[in-house]
Amino acid sequence: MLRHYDAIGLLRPAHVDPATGYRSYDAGQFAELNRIVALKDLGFSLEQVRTMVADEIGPAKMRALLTMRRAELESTVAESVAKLAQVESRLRGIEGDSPAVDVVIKELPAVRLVGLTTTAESFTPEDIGPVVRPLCAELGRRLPEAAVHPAGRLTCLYERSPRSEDEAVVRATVPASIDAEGNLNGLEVVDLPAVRAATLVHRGPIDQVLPAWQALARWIDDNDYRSGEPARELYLDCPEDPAQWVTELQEPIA
Amino acid sequence: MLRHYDAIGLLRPAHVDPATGYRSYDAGQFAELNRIVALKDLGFSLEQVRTMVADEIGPAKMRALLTMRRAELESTVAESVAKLAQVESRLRGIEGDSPAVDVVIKELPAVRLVGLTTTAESFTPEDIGPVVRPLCAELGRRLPEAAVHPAGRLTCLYERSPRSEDEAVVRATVPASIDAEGNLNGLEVVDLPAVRAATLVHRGPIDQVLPAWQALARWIDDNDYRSGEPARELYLDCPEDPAQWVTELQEPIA
DNA sequence: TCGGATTGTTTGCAATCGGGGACTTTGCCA
DNA sequence: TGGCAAAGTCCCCGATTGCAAACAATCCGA
Repeated sequence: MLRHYDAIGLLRPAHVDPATGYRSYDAGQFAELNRIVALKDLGFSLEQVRTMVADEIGPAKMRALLTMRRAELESTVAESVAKLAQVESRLRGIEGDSPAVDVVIKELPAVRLVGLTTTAESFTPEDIGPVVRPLCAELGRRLPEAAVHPAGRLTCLYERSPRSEDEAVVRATVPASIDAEGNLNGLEVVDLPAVRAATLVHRGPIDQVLPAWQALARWIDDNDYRSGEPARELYLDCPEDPAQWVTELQEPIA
Repeated sequence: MLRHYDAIGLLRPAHVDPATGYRSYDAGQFAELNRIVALKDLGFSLEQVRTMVADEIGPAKMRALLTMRRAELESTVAESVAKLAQVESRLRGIEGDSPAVDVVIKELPAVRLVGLTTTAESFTPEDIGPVVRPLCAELGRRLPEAAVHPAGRLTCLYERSPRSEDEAVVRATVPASIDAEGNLNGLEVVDLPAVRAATLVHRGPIDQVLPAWQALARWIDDNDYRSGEPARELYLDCPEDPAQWVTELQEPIA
């Protein structure tokens, strides 16, 4: 450790024997080393410690550094506590024999989507399914007509209707980089802001997606997040065999 | 990231173009990647993640790993909270204009000491000082007589007397590797167990050591430790000029 | 003289990130 | 359909952090 500190110029020996290269330190340097170790143990990097001990920093600067470090430590604690909640949620999952769900939190960038909107009576698959399929088909027809080039995957958006608690607003969209909002053959432009979302990959038939949505909702609840809107369904791979479909579910969280 | 995972064999692309070397992944691997990221975000190392996803681990093993991880996270949280307390203690120190104290926690190994014991009326410097000085002088005379070779620095030990709350048991000792307890010219052998101690380096005259001891006690209190016994004073450098003395104070903590 | 301490140097750890130079693909315009 | 530029990808290498361990050589005390 002392060799390392010597090498990076943090604590040079008071005396180095020119013949043998042996380092010797005097008692005053023991106090200096103690200071270095004390600061390092607070979690400061050696680089920061160097500025503190070498530049004989003033109390104002010192307070700024300590305040910064406090904020870092607070976020470290929050992060660890969140991970702890996830680990415990997973442990409960194992005890209850429910299959593990691999939820990943990601930052979704802001995106402009183009598509069609309709409503469904409720969020149950029986009401959603018959509405979404023709909507997607219609979108598939209208996109070439409007000369819109999709810049990504087919994405369905779901949110609660402002009119009724049960009713669902359903959109079938694709990402597209459209500037003007001219004649788009009846297509709407939807701008989604950048959000943090909990995501889950579902493999299997799309009509069995409900349990996955429920698992995602449970996970969000378990980990003390609150869910936002709109929820998104991305169809990543849609081969002939519906059992091979791969869908990503994304639910904004706060 | 994907290149890295390919290199370490964690997630190999489903297909690599032999001509260009371009990697391609299929939709199923997206689910696998999600699983990897989910586990990694829990804080597992990639090595651990590999055993989990590659060896298709059973629920029992999985529970063991999660439990281990939970323990790690709990100690991380405890550690961060402790550091936070230290940072805040330092911030308070700056606000109150009290000089920063560079307390370092170390593990002290078990050690065998040889020396002399006496008592003092109280822990105040007026009572301690006149007792310690002659005791150390006497030790200096008796060590050569008993043919004991010191293996370290002069160390004073202080603890409360079992007879009275105020009374202090004072020892002047040096570390020595003595096997038998034969004739040691009246010297006692004291065995100290390995302990964790809060330590502080004091620079200056030994009769001004009291504020340093008080600062150390305050630090221990501030950081939610409890102090133990015996407290130790190590004289690291004792030149002619008493103002240049360097002393390390060590107080066991729990 | 022998064993232990110390020297400088090098490598390793974890999980990427970023730069450099060489290719490949994509998109757009004519 | 050709051509060209921009963007993406390839591999390799170096940097990050704070040491610890291994290595061969030297040095010191008993």
